[in-house]
Amino acid sequence: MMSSKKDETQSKILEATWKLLESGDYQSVHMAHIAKKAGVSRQAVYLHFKTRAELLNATTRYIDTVKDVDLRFGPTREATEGIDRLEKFISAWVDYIPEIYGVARALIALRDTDEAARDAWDDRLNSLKSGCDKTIKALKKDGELTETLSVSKATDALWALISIHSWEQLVLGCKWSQKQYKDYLIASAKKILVNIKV
Amino acid sequence: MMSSKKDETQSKILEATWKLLESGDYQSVHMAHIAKKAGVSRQAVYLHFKTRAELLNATTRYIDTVKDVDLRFGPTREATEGIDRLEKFISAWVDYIPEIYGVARALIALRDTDEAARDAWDDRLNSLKSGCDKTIKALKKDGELTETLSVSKATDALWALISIHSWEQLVLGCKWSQKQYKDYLIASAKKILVNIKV
DNA sequence: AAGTCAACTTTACACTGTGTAAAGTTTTTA
DNA sequence: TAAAAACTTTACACAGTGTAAAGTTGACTT
Repeated sequence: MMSSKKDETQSKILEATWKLLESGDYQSVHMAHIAKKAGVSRQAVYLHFKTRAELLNATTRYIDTVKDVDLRFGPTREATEGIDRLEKFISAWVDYIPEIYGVARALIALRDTDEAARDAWDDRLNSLKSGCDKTIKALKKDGELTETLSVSKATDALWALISIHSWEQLVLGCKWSQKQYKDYLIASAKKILVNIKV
Repeated sequence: MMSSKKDETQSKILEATWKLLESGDYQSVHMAHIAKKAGVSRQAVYLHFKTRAELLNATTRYIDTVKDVDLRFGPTREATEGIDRLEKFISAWVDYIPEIYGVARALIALRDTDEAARDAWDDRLNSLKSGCDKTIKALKKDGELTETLSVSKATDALWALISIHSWEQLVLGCKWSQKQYKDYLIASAKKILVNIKV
């Protein structure tokens, strides 16, 4: 095959980057370290990716492919009842966060200096927001959305509530368990978004 | 006076750092630039602040002094009734955010690449958290804290709820007005944290 | 089987930013 | 007016990004 060697090296670099990002030690995710971990020379990395920003971007795309993101949110879309859907949506998202956190963190870090990284990150945020939108609309349809918030405002509110920053602060910062965080988030989302019935 | 000159130089450095942080160009907040802006040599900066971390830390403290933070939170501390205190605390904090956002954003941006800035930022976060703690304890004292959360968990939750990231996302990102945000935050905090009475 | 080409390695360098060191100058204070 | 403190200048060590260029390897052509 024409470029099997090239593809192989590229994969090794992407895998190495992924592993380093996941390690949580963001300072260690530099070109020399990535190259070493991938078992190639530092210059080989530059042959495949012009800059560090480009490499990190490529890594997020690579991870999405490998993790098959769409598959995870299947149960969410299948839930027909509003509150059930809200719970499943939050649950799926909270489960997904730890898996992408390393990369997310790196992208957030690059966001300010690198336009490409910012676009990549904004893309992800918008896709999450459209998930929020569908969830809120399902609530609304069932007449279970609180009367104090419009669909638009409720979408924004849910989006902010489930942000990675919040997870970072409570799970990583305050040492909440994944379960504690999920339960808290679902309970809070219901209190804030769901209409109280008599 | 023994050290009037020293104090003067120190102030010039702190002012220069502040201005650079506020400029929004986080990349430009490095020692050489700060020195130039302050009109002193780069080494003079190191005479006053051992590391960049220390300087950024000192700058946030300096800003607090100039802005007279304690004064703002006076009404909060004077509120004796739990729920009243919660409202006043959130209100004072939300009013304060826009004033410090420039510096906050810079510190958050620098936090990822720079251990220096992270320490400075963590200091600020911890001081906010202790405010949350007092607020939650006042709620608890009045028997108005929800039974589903411990004091510790409720403190963490309030802290996450009022985070700058959340403000950034909703006010700057989703174009909520300052009033909308404040009202939403107070209403949500009550729903999440306050015991529902019969 | 020899040649070519792409992928990769090695070495070296330019550049930016942090922090240290030391010698020299100015300003303050005693 | 002499000592001490504050500040300047110059120079260096170190880490990380990105560039440049010459050399190596292996696979695919002809």
